[in-house]
Amino acid sequence: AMNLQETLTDYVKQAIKSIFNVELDSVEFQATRKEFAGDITLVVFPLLRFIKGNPVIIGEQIGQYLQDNVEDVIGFNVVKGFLNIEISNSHYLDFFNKIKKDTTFGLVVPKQDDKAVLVEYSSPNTNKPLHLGHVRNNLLGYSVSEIIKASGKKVYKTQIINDRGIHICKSMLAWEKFGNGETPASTGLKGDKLVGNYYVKFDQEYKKEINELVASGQAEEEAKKQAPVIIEAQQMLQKWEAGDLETVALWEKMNGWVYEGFAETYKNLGVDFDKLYFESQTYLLGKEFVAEGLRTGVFYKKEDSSVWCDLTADGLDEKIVLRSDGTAVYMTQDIGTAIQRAKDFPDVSGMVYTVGNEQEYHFKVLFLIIQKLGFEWAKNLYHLSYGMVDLPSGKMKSREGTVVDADDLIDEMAETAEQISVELGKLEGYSDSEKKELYQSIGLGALKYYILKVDPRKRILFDPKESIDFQGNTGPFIQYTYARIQAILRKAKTDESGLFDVQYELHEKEKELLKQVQLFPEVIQNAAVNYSPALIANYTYDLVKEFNSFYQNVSILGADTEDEKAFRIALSKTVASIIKNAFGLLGIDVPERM
RNA sequence: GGGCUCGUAGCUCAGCUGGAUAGAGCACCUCCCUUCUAAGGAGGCGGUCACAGGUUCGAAUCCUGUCGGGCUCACCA
Repeated sequence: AMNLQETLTDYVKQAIKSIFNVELDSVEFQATRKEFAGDITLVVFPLLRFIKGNPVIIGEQIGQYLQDNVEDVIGFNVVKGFLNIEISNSHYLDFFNKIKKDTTFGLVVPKQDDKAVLVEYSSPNTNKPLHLGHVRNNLLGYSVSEIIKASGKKVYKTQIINDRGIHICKSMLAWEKFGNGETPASTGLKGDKLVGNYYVKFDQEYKKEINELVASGQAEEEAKKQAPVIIEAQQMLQKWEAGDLETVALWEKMNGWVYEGFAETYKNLGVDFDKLYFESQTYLLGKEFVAEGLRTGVFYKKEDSSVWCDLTADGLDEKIVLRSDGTAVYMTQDIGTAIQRAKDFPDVSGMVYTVGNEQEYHFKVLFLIIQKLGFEWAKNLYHLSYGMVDLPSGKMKSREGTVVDADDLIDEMAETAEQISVELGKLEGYSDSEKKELYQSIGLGALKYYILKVDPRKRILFDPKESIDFQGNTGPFIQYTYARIQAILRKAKTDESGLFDVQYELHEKEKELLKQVQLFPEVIQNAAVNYSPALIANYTYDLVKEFNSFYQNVSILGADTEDEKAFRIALSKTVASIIKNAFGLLGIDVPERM
């Protein structure tokens, strides 16, 4: 079905052909600004390139043609070079009658045999708990996945867990050496927290040893290399790589604790994954392809037998893909992981990597290398790069204790939501567990919306002292509007299932709302193309503002006629449905009451 | 130094492929709860869109340069 703009485009082209005998490829429309009469505006200026004359007169001529030939065009006016076109109420009513029963309006269901997109996000290290930076990553990755899905593509959500390496060995060593057999069960701590504590413990002991060595006259650089704990940690890594049973068992045990902790955080955040990849299982794969690339001449070997890829012809540098001792680097593993994924999911035609912007160069190189290796899906790799989350004091640093922990943050948000709710006192009759759930979804709503409404590329300044707002352009404000509509629907007795007659006289605010509603499918497509949850968030806010303005000016349940009442209830219902779906794409719950 | 990126109201941010008098929220000031949930609504205050050039009917948006912030150019991940 053609939408209004497409229909008008055809007619405008037709008008220009018949009046000026000129054929155009495209014409430009925009929404009419509120201070002018009309609903959609044709910008005449670009036409002057092809048609000589006064823009006002050209506008008048085209406007007249449209009014004479297009049923839905009931009037027009020209201001400077802008042809404002008035659209009939019946057009909006027809549209509304078509979509009012459709609770999935705007969402496109992927076809069974369509190509899929793989989205990677989260991808943490296993030596410490998730923090605010991971929260942004998770929210972005999850939301973008949902948006792409809603735009009509199949999506696989994955992550690559960095489960091996010196970092986890540090925690393991500290647990063995400085602990007394503590477990999550014995301490009541979340597994990732416990392991994280030992990582900190390691760092403390390491620093102590360095200081001692420096005090005894050693240079600091040398002391960092010679401190006994770091040497022990390195030995542990070697034992792990050699497959030492005891070391591997400890590694499995402690990583297991971490995964349990992560699972809880993911559950609280409301994110999920279709398949997990572990670096320990894929890092060897990359080596095969490095060998393959060496054979085909994509890579070359230096004298010290390290392997490189020369990207100078592409304006980049040389990049190492295998160490001189034959061990894998970060790049090696990422090559292997990508290829493994393409094997696991043969229907995947593109991959999205949700990773911070400090790794832009890495991904530029990775994508180029995969292309050179000759994989056809390599041209559809995309680095969804986002800015850091900074504190007023600067970067988050675990050593300085300025890291904002994900679990703590979620809890604090829920507490704030509770405080505000209790003050407002609207939750009589709710059980404690229902209330708790509600505070959680409001608190998370505030947090998620706060993070997702800003352009991913921009860095976010987060001040823990200033709590995230619950008023204005926020998640709770939009949730609240949804809850209010639900209250109206609960009280409404009118049956609004019938079709609305074209004679129905649309209130100005109702028309504005319908225009906003009409945009939803386009916004989803746009957000999918731009990987931008912010577009969904800001659209939803505009819709809600429009609804609130409507709601304040007209009575819904106290409408003059049954017809009017039914229409307004149906419109409210549609707005609520869009809020729910839009927030679903952002991973935010909408409570029935708050 | 090279590359990428950001700079819009006191603060946090919108502003789609160039379009009309640059928009919201917070904060501050006025009003509106006997009315479907006031986490709301109506209005006021607040701007040299970092700066300077250029492209054109028209620039916050595109190009060049300057200044300022961030990231990055590892046999770390």
